[in-house]
Amino acid sequence: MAAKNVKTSITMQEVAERCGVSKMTVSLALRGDLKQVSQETIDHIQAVAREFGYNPGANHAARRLALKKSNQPVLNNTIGLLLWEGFYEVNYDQTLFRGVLEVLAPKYYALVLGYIRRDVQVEDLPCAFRRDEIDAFLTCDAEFGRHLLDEMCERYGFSKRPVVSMIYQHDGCSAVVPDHRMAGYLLAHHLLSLGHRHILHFADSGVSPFHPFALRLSGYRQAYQEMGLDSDTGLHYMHRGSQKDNLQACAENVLRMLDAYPDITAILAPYDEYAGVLIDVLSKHGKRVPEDISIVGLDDTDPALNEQSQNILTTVRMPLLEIGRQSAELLLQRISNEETEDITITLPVELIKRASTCPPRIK
Amino acid sequence: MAAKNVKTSITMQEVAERCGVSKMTVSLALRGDLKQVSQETIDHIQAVAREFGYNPGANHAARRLALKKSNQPVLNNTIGLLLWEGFYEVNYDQTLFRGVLEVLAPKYYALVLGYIRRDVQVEDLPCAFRRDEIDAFLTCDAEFGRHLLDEMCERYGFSKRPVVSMIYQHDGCSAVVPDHRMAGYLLAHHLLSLGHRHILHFADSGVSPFHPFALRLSGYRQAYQEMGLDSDTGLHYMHRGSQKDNLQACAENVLRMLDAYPDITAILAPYDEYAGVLIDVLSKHGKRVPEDISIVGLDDTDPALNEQSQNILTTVRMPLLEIGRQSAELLLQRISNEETEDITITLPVELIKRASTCPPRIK
DNA sequence: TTGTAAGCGTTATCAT
DNA sequence: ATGATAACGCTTACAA
Repeated sequence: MAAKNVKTSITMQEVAERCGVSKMTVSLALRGDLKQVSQETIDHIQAVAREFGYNPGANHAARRLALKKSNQPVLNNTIGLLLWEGFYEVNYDQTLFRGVLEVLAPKYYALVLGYIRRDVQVEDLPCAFRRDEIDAFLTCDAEFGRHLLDEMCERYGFSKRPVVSMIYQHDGCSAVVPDHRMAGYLLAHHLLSLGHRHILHFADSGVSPFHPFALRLSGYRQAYQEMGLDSDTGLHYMHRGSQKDNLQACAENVLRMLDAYPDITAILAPYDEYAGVLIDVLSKHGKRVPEDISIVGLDDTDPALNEQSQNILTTVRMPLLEIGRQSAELLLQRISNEETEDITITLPVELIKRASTCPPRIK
Repeated sequence: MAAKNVKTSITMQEVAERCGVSKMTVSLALRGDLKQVSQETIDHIQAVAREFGYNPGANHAARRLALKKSNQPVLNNTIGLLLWEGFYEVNYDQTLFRGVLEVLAPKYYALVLGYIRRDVQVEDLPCAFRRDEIDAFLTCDAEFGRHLLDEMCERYGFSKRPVVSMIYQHDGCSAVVPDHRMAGYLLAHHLLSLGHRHILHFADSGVSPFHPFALRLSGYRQAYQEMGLDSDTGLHYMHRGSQKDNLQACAENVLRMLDAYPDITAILAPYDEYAGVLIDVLSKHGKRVPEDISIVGLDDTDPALNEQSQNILTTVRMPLLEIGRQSAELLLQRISNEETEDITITLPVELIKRASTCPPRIK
């Protein structure tokens, strides 16, 4: 007479009773373990389970718990993303994200978003991370991301999961990156071909040889070399301001730099938006682009519009959508193929010539 | 001498041994149950747990399993999204999604994306759905989404979770919607004020009174009424083609309609992109917009550009970003406040006058 | 206020 | 090839 007050999900036990076998047999049969159960039994039990409405997912928690004993990592169909804070407001990050979504969304993966910020600690990571529910991670900041995840695994005794890095290459991660060196080469070569010799460029200090800045710089140098020019005298270095907010202030520093070094006739901006602000600030100070100074951007994510709403920015296009897509594909591969080596995929970039560059003015 | 081969996560049992209490006390203390454990004990145990590196998340699976007995739904910090297929390619959906992200991403919720398509069955739902791991759902198609989720709960014996619907209102869901009626009113009123009397509009047949089409239509009618005009003779109905692909074909049907009813001088397009295609097709057939015919869009998501790259489309702007944000906020509320009633939030819309409308030509 | 026992649904181990 | 038993780590119910 004890009526169940709440209908709950079907268990293996119930399927077993229905079939007149033990729940152990059901467990093995549902996993299709041919070594331990006969094909006949498997077929029968699977049919009954289906008809009965058994839902293998419903008790995933029990499965996870049981599997702890044998220390087997369990797949949860969940992927962790470590993205820059506010990624949904930035063209660059949005495009990467969209590429990732295009691949993962149709596969019904759960996506857990974590933010990359310098002050993030292990405790601040999304709770799904700390539950060890993530099958693999995708990060846009390989160095910091890898560090954070390693610390988490260490602290909580988790086994390591595959990590794929977008844009940056780093030890211990697979990566999908644009050809940073080629990007630098194409831009510098373009400016040198136009006749520019003294060019301003930007960098951060103390970066690893695989950092985009370092790779780009080696591309610049190669372009000089190939033309028989000395890059040490031609390339004028400037530290990129680290704050995105005071782009304006950075641009004014550039103005001073240009006044101090009147030989400079072209600028390799660190990214498109930076180039756009430079164009604005320079024109407000009476320097026309490109007549007085040529400027190139990087990424082809943010246009620099003239009065006719046309994008005038000469730049290198990064295959961001494709990087997002291939990163996700690579991640899925890494999840299914247990023990493979980390690999790096480099995707080609393309010079987009527009109207922000022209031959230098003869002085 | 039995060295553990693999370091695994700390359990309550280990914390209990360290403190010299039972694991039961640890369980109660970590949850801060003041009715059963003294403050003193709680503080001590919590301190030891923290120092010891106990991670409450690490054994979430065990917690879920244990809680099944008492049939308590467990929160997983996971939200299910039911979006239109390919949402990342459509301005409209993208904007909604971005609003949702802005709110949920900083809270580190796991997002599970499911697609809305007519042929989706319960079995096709993301496996996180079928694991009953979703705290609440956000859907952009309340009718179908609700139906699908109800069927899932029924089939698998899950308890129902809160559902928030975006754009559409529906029984059994909270909702955040734009003021569809007002949108219709503003557009019709705008056209009538310019002097148009015979206006073409679009609809789907057999929709509920809360469907956007129905609400918009009542807005159109109100505009006619307020001016003392008869909407039955003024409004010319046309069935909206259901396929997004053959917008071109739909537009050609409109051409025929206009030839058949030469009184018609204005069109209330069902959405911006539709309006854009109409403008193209009409102009290719020698009808200029707005000189020969006025056209208004809806949503303000897709511009109709002229040769000068200016958006000429008069339309009503939907607060999509805000709908996304507030839907997510509402969802979070519904997760924390157990038993509250469903509510609907209606957000204001705004008429954006541009150059695709003008007074009708005197015949 | 604290401890003991039982059970959530699964899987691994060992027996048959 | 199949079954019995003991975990996995937690929580509720009840006993002390």
